[in-house]
Amino acid sequence: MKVDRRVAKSQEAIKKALIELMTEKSFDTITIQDISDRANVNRGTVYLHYLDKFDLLDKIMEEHIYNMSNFCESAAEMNFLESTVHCMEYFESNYLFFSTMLASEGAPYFRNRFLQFNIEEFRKDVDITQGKNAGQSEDVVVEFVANAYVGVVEWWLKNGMPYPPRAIAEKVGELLDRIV
Amino acid sequence: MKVDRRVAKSQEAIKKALIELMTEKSFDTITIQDISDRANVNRGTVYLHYLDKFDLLDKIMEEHIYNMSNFCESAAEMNFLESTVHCMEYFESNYLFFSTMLASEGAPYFRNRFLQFNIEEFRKDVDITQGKNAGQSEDVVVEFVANAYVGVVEWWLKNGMPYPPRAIAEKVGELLDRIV
DNA sequence: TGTGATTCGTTGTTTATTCAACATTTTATT
DNA sequence: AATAAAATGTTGAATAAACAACGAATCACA
Repeated sequence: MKVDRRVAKSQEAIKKALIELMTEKSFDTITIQDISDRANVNRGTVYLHYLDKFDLLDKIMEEHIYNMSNFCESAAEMNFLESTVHCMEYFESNYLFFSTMLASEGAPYFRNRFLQFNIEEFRKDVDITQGKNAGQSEDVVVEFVANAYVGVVEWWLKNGMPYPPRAIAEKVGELLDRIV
Repeated sequence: MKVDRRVAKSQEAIKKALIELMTEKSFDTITIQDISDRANVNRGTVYLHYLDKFDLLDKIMEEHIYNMSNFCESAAEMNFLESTVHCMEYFESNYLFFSTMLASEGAPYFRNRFLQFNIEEFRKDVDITQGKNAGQSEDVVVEFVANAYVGVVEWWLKNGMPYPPRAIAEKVGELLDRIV
């Protein structure tokens, strides 16, 4: 079933408003009033869709994780390098969101959520029954590689993407290849 | 009385949509369907506010004429040069609208409307009872100067504003000074 | 500590927008 | 010229959003 156009527009405006505000001030100083003002929406409309600003932030994060997941799965038939390039391009095209969410100290929520997602993803790829990780601990390898990956992405975004997506993908890809 | 937020948002989206579409194709090939799609608004909403696309275009034009008028009157206490600079800056900041409306062959409406407005404005300044235009025909002087002014503005916008507002204002101002 | 201001979360009512449907008209294609 | 496809202009019912109002909670600061 498709959502009403009004619902979609209101929610888009509200989500965009929060992201924007988070680039300007700390999350806990942001009020619902601020958000509805910026979104050009009645204050009650925010409560119509979200419990509070934390719920709103949660929904935004989940949606981005979900989109990112789909986007990267759509690259499943590609080889490893191409799929990494694909993901970096996703980060690039959603730069405002990711840089805000990773940079903002007020939102360690997202970094954790993002890390958890990547842990699950890498877990699918790690094989400790054979190959270079035979005999290793799955948890250790997975934590190791996920933290490394997230850290680099974080650095890349915080520093204004000093390399183009393909270049960073190649560098990261080469390192990931040594682990998983 | 202030307008409902929904009304304002819908109308803004619809007006923006038409301007955008006019940069892409001729006015008469644009349908109400196109406009509502681009504005992300139900087709019925367009009819709720406007009779048809001509009425919509009329309202857009009138609104811009009105805004421009206010903006330039707000410069009434300035000297001649400064007020001309002010007007050029208005054109610059509404470049999308004016260049579209003046460039688009499908909209000779606006050029005429714009010209008429300027004729009325210059008529206030022309004095045939004394000074350099003593004995002249008011209609002739007014038509002369308004057409000249509109022509230059049109040229300036169509050619991507090759001079900054102040520079073009100085050049035009010097010429206007010789007439009125 | 107290007091005024702001935000909160909720409510009831009003209103604008959506959506689907329809017959009609215009436009495009064969 | 005939036919299909798309746009028109209009309905009625459903619904999301706006708005104003409220007491309660929180914040600012004297």
